[in-house]
Amino acid sequence: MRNLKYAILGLVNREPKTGYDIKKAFDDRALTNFWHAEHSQIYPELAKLVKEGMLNCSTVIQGQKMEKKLYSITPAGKKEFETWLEDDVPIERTYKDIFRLRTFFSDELDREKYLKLLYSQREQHIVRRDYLSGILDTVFPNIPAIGTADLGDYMVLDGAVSRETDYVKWLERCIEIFEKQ
Amino acid sequence: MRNLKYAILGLVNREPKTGYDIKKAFDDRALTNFWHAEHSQIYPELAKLVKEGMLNCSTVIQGQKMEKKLYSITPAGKKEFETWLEDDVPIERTYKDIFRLRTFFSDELDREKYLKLLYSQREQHIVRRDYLSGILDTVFPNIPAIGTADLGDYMVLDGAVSRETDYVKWLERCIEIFEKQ
DNA sequence: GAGTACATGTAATTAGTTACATGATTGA
DNA sequence: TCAATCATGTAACTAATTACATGTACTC
Repeated sequence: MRNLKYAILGLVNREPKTGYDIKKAFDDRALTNFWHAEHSQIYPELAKLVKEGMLNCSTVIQGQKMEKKLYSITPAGKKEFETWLEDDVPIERTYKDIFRLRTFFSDELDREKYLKLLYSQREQHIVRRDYLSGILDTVFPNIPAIGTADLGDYMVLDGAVSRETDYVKWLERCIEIFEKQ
Repeated sequence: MRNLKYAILGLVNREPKTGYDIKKAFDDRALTNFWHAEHSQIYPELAKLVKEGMLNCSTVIQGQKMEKKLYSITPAGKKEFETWLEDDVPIERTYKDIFRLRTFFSDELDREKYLKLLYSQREQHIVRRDYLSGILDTVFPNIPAIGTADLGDYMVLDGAVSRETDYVKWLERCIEIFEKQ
């Protein structure tokens, strides 16, 4: 499916970037919630995309002698990216989640031990929800205009806050079941 | 992290199973929403778990001569599984989602084309939500008792319905933004 | 007899993580 | 001068998917 390919093409399409820039983008608040890659996966993919004619690479000198490679998108790369972007694909069968896997088997665990896990997970998702929600409120007090990159940013952040909020509610329903008895 | 290992140990711990049974379990309504593996991943993992002393394997004859391998958990396997089960791990940084990735880059797409995608995704998530919700209502009219495997089943199904419901709501907020202008 | 489900494997490839490895720049 | 950040790569391994490959059992 080459999803990393398209994530990279999309980022470089916004503006030319180095591998390091791309890594930073994947670590960033909005994007890291639904996509991520390590630099060890990014650098080889960049080389591959140059070889495939999707990206151009130019070397820039930073300071005295540090070379950095700035990648920009080619017309072929842009076309490839846009074709991917409008592709209507089936939703994914599985959204893997290790805590849900534990929950599925939770009958094998003492009530107290499982409750401890539930509270810990809840706390962590609350922290993330509040963190993301804070960004949403401060960075985007208003909904950005259609056609801006900010709107994409806004929508995925809104989705992430919503997802975390729902996750916390689900955990609280689980907690309620175990606290009641 | 060997998550597949623990998913298999958990399933076999419930009762002895063949590789085929495990594959079916991964395809089933509740489990497939948050975990999945193909048989090409399952069979080698089963062999590995036998070698590691986590599972026992016995050959059973079905019909005239068809051999099937029935796996059961060893005491060591049970201990390993239970240790994993009570492990309090950090929540995952990234829940990968290709549609959210497309949304992040949606400024590069015509309003009509992106709206088409939004409606398609919405329809698909509604179908899944209603499917899962139907199972929840018919199979679990009441919340199962604590300590039963049914309760784990119920909780993850409830979580899946909730997740799909939230996803639909998020898509509808995105649609509203694009329909308004 | 035909089709579907049961049953088990391997091969080849792609995707992703962790570890190894190196060096320059910037700001306190 | 020290630490954090910038910057780029490879190696080894683990995880996952798709394709190849084969044969039996059951039900209509």
